[in-house]
This record gives sequence, C-alpha cells and structure tokens, in this order.
Amino acid sequence: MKKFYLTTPIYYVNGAPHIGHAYTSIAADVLARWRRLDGCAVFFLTGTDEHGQKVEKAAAEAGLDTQSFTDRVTDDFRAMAMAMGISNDDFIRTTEARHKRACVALWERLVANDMIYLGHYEGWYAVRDEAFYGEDELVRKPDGTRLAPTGAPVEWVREPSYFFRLSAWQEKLLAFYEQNPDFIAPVARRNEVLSFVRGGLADLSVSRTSFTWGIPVPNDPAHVMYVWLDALTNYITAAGFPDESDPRWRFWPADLHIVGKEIVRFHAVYWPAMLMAAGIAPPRRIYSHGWWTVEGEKMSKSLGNVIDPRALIAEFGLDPLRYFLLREVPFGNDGDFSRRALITRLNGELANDLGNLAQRTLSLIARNCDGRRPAIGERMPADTALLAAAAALPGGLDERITRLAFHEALEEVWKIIRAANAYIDHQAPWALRKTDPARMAVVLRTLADALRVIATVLQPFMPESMARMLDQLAVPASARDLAALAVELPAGVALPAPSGVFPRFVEPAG
RNA sequence: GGCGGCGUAGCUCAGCGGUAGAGCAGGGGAAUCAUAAUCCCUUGGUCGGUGGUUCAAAUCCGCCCGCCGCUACCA
Repeated sequence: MKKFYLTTPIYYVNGAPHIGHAYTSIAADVLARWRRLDGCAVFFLTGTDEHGQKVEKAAAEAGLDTQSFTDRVTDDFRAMAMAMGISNDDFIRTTEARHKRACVALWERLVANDMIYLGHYEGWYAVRDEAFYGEDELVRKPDGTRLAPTGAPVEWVREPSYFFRLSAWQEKLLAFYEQNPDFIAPVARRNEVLSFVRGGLADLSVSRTSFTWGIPVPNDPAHVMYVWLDALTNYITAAGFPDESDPRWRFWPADLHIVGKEIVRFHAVYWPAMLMAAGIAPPRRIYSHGWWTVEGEKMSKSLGNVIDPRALIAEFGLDPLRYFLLREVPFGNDGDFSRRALITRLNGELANDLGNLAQRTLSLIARNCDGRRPAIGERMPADTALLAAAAALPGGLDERITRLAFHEALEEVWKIIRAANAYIDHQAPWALRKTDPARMAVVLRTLADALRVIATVLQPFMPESMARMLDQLAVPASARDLAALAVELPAGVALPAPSGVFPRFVEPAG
C-alpha cells in the first residue's frame, strides 16, 4: 500500500486560531482525505509550536504560568481542528517529552557531524520588545540613533549562541533543488528561494540564552534551542524519531509540508539542510499557499477584522466554508474573503447547481419509481456521454489535487454538475413519465449514478454534506471510496426520503 | 539597486505562436420535476502602452507605465 505523510505547520500559540489557520488545515485535510479515498495509507499531522519568548510573554500577560497558558491555547487549536472537520492522525505539541527527545537526538547528531559550533550572536536588540531586529528593519533618526519598527530604542548586543553550519550547504541545496524541481511550489516561491540561496548563506543561530522557555541544549543548559531546530523537528518527532524502528518511521520522508508563504524559507532551506547534515532524508515537497484579506483589507488585530472560523461555521455551515475557501482562490495565490462572495458561491453553486440537482432527481425517483433505485436499462448516447464524463472525474481530480489545484478540481466537478442539469432538462423525465416510463427510469438511474460519482469525489471537500447525499442515494458505507465506483449499485434498493443538502442562504431581515 | 511575478469582457480569472474563452453579473426566450431552482440564446474586450521578430503575437524579444513578492545596499 502506498504511504502518504503530510503536515500543516505547527501553529504558534501566542494567539487564538483564525481563518488563516483554518485555511491551511482544511486544504491539508482535503488532500489527506483524498489520498485515503484512493486507498493510500495516510499519516496526517498537525499541532502546536509552544516555545519561545513570545509565548513566555503572552502567558505572563494572561497571568498564567507558561505551561498552563500553552495547555489552554493548544486546546483551543485542537478544538478548532475538530470544528473544521480536520482528520489529522496525530496532534503534536513541542512541549511533549517525545519532542524534547527528538530535538536532543537531532542536536547530538549535528554535533557529532561537526555541524554545530559555539559562537556569538550579534544584532540590534530592543529591550522593550525583547526582540532582535535586522538592520533593514530599523528606522534611522536624523541624529543617527536607531529605532525598532515599534519605536523602541535598540542597542547592539552580543550573546553567546550555537550556530548551525548552514553556509556549508549552499551548493548541496542548489544541487538538491536542481534534482528535485518540484520540491518547492508554486514556482514563484521556488524562484525566491533559489535566489535567496544563490545569494549566499550565513550560518544560522540555533540557540538563545535570553529566555528559558524552550528545550535545553545538551550539556549547556544556559542555552535553549531556537525556533528553527525546535519547531521544524516536530515533523520527524511525530514519525518516531529517533526510534527508527517505530512503525511510524516508514512514513518519513514527509511527502508534503503545506506552509504559509511567510515560512517558506525555513522549510525549503533550513529544514532540508539540517536533515541532510544529520544524515536524514529531506522531505519530498514544500507547498506554499497565500494569504487572505477580508473584504479587501488586510486581516489584523488592530483593524479588528480577524475572522474566527467558528463564527462562520455557525452562520453558514462547515462544508460551505470549506468549499468556499478552496474554490474561491487558486491555492498558491492570495485571495479576498468576503461575505458576499461566500453567499454567492453557497447559493449559486452548492444550493442551486448541486443541491437542487440532487433534490429534483431524488424527488422524481421517490414519486415515480416507487422510491427505489431504477435498473440501468438500455442507455442512449446522451446517457453514456454523461456517465463517461463523470467516470473521468477521479483521474482528473487526482491529477489536480496532487498539484494542490483545488479550485481546478472543483471546477471539473462543476462542469459535470452543469452537464447533469442540462441533461435532466433535455431528457425531461417529468414529461417521459406519461409518454415513456421505461425511458424515464433509465434517465433517472443515469442521474443517480452521476450524482453518486459527484458525491463520492466531493467527500474530501465536504465530508458531512456528501455523506448525507450518499445516504440519500443509498450508497453503502463500504462503497464510498474511489475503487467502489467501478462496481454498479444494485437496482430496486429503497432510497430514503429526499431532503435538501444545501439550503439557500437567505440574509436575515434587518 | 538586483531577481521574480502580475496587468485579458462590469467582476474573478483561464488561454501563452495560428484570426479572443469560462464562471458570475447584464439582456431575451423556454420549461415548470426541483431549494422561484434549471435549460437555451445573447450583449460585452483595439488582450497596460510602445517598438520589433514572424506568413501569422494576448501568446516570443526590447523599452516604458502601473501594481505585488523576495532580496541587497547607501547615506
């Protein structure tokens, strides 16, 4: 059986989950569910990143000890995954013992390979912000003094730090990208990474002494591991590292890390270099998705327009939200979230195109076929044309979903849905009822079969709604994967009374 | 400053050498099984500008304009 290991980033727990987190997780979830539907052994990982100074600070502000604070926030992320229907197989926290063990093991391997050395970290530090800033981020005052972007004064500080010999990996990384042209996608992001690496790599500071909320460096507890080593390592922790006899280890290397564009560099440059330096295979692919704006504006706490996905679910339902997020925008692009656009998709595509197609088909069967699935009968060219188009969906979708082209995949399905609506109008089974009942039965069976394919392939996108549609089509739970589509369903089986799957959204009067 | 991306119908975008496409929105018609849903027809673009290559350019090349991303440097 083929294996597939995919991950979301681990989410940083200094704030509450929002639509951006939901987007990443939903996209990964669709892919995970698709692979399972196709018979793959899937390991789907998500989790939370819980160390670092910002978390320490956020906990203090919340008046909690750090561990209690992270416990609370990670529960919130877990609850969000649940609310979003995320089908992760594991949920990792960087504060877990298994993760500390993995980080220490990785560190020791890097030390053994002479890839880590003790040096000094230098930079502009703002005491008020407890953060380092790059030269380019600073604002120069006319009198020559420098200020952080936040307005805080900065000073040049020097603290001991362990370094990873990233500079030794420039050529090897370039060769790796060359040999694996699909390693970074979309292409625009790949170009940026290539350009960054070609520009030269400096050694990477991988420890800090300025805070303690982290994993202590082996044999030098004054240091804790800095974010790169700590956070990225989660992907091998969950696969059992360093225990290579762990059953999970067969999932490594990860087939795909889905990331936001702000962390591409860490995943596409630092991570493979660290792994190769430790003698571990790098992941197969990194895919970077875009950002959402809200009603045309950047999402930010200060604007107060940060969207809580759970509020959207309450109003529109989970599946319409999942559908919208993946349908509205090509996965690698930025997009805009607007209420109007969501309602347009929900009503036009889910309620009118698909929901109504299922409803009219099923109610015709209920009323005119004794509520039983009709026999296949003698098919006409129009019937076989529709069914052939439907039968091509799994292959077409697989190719598109593999490219993370979710919007294209959905468009492919909607082509068939539109064709089915045209078909039912042209065949007019409600007229055949009087003139040619046998033909009517064939038409309705054809539609039921087309709907079965449509509902089957849409399950990863809208699990709950499509389960209900398959229920109404009386497709047994054991016959809902892609392989089952090759087997015709028996005629004469009673169908449950139809009920709408996607009600139209009507704006509350006010 | 360097590298890269984008600019096509009112909107969102596809097309990337052979005389412009989709969805939505707009207009007209049909039907009435269905969630007043659907189907059919249709209006609409000098493909950012400008030079060039070619028998032929939205599609290739140069320059210009406008957005955006990554990255660098100077005072």
